[in-house]
Amino acid sequence: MKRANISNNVIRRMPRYLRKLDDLAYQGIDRISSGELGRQLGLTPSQIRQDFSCFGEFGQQGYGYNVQKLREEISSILGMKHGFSLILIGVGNLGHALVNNFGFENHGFHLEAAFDVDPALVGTDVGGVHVFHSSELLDYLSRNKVDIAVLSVPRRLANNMANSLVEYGIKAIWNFTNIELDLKSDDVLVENIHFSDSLLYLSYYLAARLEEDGEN
Amino acid sequence: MKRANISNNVIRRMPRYLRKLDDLAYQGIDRISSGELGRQLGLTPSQIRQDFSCFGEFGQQGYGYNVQKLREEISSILGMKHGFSLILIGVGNLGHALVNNFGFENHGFHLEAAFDVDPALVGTDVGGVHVFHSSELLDYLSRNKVDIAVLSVPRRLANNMANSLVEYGIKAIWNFTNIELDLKSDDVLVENIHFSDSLLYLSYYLAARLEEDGEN
DNA sequence: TAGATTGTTAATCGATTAACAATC
DNA sequence: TAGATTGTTAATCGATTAACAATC
Repeated sequence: MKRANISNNVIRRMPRYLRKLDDLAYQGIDRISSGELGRQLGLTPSQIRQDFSCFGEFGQQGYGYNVQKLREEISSILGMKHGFSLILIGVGNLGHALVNNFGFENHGFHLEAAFDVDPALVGTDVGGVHVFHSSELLDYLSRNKVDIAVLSVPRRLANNMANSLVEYGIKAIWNFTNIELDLKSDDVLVENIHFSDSLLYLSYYLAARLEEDGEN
Repeated sequence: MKRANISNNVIRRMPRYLRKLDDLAYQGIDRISSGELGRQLGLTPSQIRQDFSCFGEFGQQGYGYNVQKLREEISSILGMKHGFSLILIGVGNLGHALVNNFGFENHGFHLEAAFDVDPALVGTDVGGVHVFHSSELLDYLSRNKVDIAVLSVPRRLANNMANSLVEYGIKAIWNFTNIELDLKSDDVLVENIHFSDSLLYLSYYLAARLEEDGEN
């Protein structure tokens, strides 16, 4: 699969396409044109065709796209066929929410283990996932291949924990701690979920609307 | 404050500036140039000056920016001075995580109430926030001004709940349900936290790296 | 076949970067 | 004053949109 020089913007849209295609498949729809897809997603047909053409030719003139086939192409582009493995670091409320509600398996991932320091949690199973003591992290990682660490520890511990993970060989971190990780290594992928950035973005437009109304 | 024609990209960067400035203030740093800020954030000085100049003139030639002043300007731009009020819809693990760990007050927001249908939760306080039964929502909203509803109900309930909220007068939704809300009204602001989109974005680059390595 | 719709090339639009006069 | 750094205008770069030949 070709993956050269594809912009972030395109990659950010791919999961949205996937969700929409799942939805269409669920509705029993088996073909769709870029025009109709554009209408449903609020994008131009041009953009959609451009996006797909970064990765190959998935459609057919005069017909459009086969929903099931396109769904599989995109899921493959996004790496879902690799079945990446994850561990969860920090089993607080957010960790529990992720284990219980996110559905890693449904999204093509395998959550293999969890780590925490709380004696009430260590040794138990949470949503089918065993909770180890954080002190067993190094040992665990030396015996198991883990693709992604999900970081949901208290923020004051976040940066040290992240650097330990990197030291132990982790190459990708899904960061929920709402701080900017400062890592010693730079070949580690980090994807942040910054709740506050998201809420403030919403807040900006609320404020803008208020001030607009006030002025008129 | 001028807010005309400012691109999403700029707005998305503002909360990051704010976080960095908080950080700098915490470190006791009281002035910074666009050059240094750019180094620390991985942006060009030009971009930073362009971004700020969308909203006003916050710096001083030969000096740079006063951290505290800039921090306040940006927090005002993002609407934090309004002290927007929120209610939480759905007090599961994720809801608990938000109440207990997010720190709405620290970010300038007021979480006023929570709603759920679980009899074990209704009537209790969670992190200082009272949990009402969801059936009291309409009544509550008719008596209280609420700016934002935080939606963290199970996904099968999400769309109906969102439309009820809109019907009851809610104008902004912070959506954690990982589905695309299909709302009847179009003057409602929706900001999504799509966990799966974020994880798949990470997954893409992991896969890309694997395939690159495989080819060499 | 005629109509529909793709993939791709070219045109446009917008965002980022560079340059620099103004000035602290 | 000399050096630093802004705010802004102009230049560049990249992303989106439009157009259309190819073809199902």
